[in-house]
Amino acid sequence: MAPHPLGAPTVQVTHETEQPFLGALHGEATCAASAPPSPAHTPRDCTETEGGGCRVAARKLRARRGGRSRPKSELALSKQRRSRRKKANDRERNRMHNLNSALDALRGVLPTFPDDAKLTKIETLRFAHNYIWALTQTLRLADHNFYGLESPAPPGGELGSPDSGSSGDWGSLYSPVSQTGSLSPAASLEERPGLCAPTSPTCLRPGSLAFSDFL
DNA sequence: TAGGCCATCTGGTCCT
DNA sequence: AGGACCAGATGGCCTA
Repeated sequence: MAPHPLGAPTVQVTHETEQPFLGALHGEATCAASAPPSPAHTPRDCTETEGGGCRVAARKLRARRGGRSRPKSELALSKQRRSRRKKANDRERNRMHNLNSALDALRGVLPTFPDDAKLTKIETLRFAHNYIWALTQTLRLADHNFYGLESPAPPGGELGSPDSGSSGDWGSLYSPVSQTGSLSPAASLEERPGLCAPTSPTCLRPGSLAFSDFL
């Protein structure tokens, strides 16, 4: 990979792991029949310590582990586990490669200056978000001009900005730092000299229009 | 050397 | 049962 040319942006990725509780499926954590619980996944552990919850969980656990099927030798089991793991690793690697390919494709349509500057993953996502927002604003303004309407552009008005919190789920992409306003996604890009964010009024890419040109 | 970014491995969970 | 998805852990590489 291309290392970050100018140091890392001062943003942090926070994992919002607030997944809805999906029910006691395994019962590893609080039920007797258990494998060592993963330290990473406690939120999904079984909390139904009373009633039938654990019995159901234990039954499912038994089923998952082969149930009444013919017992295999330790060697065969070990071989099978290794084989499955290896296949899973291959799939996972492939999946990540696909993800990176998509990210590269996204980088390819984003205007950066210099052209060979490579955005990091998080920068690419934030940049794309801002870029789409800027293009949307451009289209709206163009429409207003075409029909002779006045551009309302109220302060903090209906349109909002990527940083205004009106961006729905995308808001979760922003680090707490940027959400507090001290570091917008655009600003994070501007911290890297030579890299331009499309929403930056001070950034003009050769051969393209700065966002400020549309305002 | 510390810190950031990344690729990979791994185990858990959900879905088909 | 097997695949997809997810998040934590780990180690390598690079830069300030």
